[in-house]
Amino acid sequence: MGIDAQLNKGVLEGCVLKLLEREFLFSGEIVERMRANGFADFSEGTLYPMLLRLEKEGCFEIKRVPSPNSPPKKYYKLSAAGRKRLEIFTRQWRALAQCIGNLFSGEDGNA
Amino acid sequence: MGIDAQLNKGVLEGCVLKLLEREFLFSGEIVERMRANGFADFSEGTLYPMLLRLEKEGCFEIKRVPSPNSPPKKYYKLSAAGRKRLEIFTRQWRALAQCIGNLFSGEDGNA
DNA sequence: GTCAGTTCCTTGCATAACAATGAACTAAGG
DNA sequence: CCTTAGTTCATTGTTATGCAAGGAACTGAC
Repeated sequence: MGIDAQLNKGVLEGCVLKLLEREFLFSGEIVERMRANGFADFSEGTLYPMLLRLEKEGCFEIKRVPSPNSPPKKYYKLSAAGRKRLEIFTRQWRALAQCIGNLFSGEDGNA
Repeated sequence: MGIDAQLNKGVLEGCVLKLLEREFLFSGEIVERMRANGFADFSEGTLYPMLLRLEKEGCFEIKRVPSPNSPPKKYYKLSAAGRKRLEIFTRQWRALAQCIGNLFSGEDGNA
């Protein structure tokens, strides 16, 4: 099996999933949290397609809340499917981090 | 600045650069080492475009060695530019790993 | 009804990962 | 000399993420 190569690209998705594990958040809050956590350039152009993709796969519980100065805000939180996906990401990330850790600290990749 | 988003895709490249830091290796050996290090599905279809890309950017010192049963083997090892690129990757990887580490262990991303 | 502010969404481009395929070089056998 | 087999090198095309840019929709103020 090895590392799912898709993981190489899916890091941002994994982090967003993590943010929505226990809390309802809407887009503005997600962007804010991501930036505060070191993903300084994280943008809505990345977020919205991601949210729609995950929504289509049933990863969210969604709540629409009227807003005083805008269209209703769309709040997201993980569903059971979403938690499963987060779990898979977490496993994959640990595996990847270990592979790279091995390669970079010590034996230079010799078997 | 934050994390270079390109890093999300460039993990395999970083690992290949690491393998070639101090040693001349040709394609077959690179694939073998990558697989032995946990990237079990690593393939030549990924490797060759990567090597050509990096070669164009001057990241390699290259040695061609005749082979008894094939076209001459092409051995790669990092040039000064290659080592610089590896260094950048290493920094970026550490930053990314720390961001994710923060997010996943403990405070759930609250600021 | 128009305007400003905020939120939501779509479109299009760049690039890495990867499968699939083919070209090039050598040695061996007919 | 031609073909075949084995190995290495390279190209093409598809898919998916990241992201910039731009647009649509809803609300309150004037």
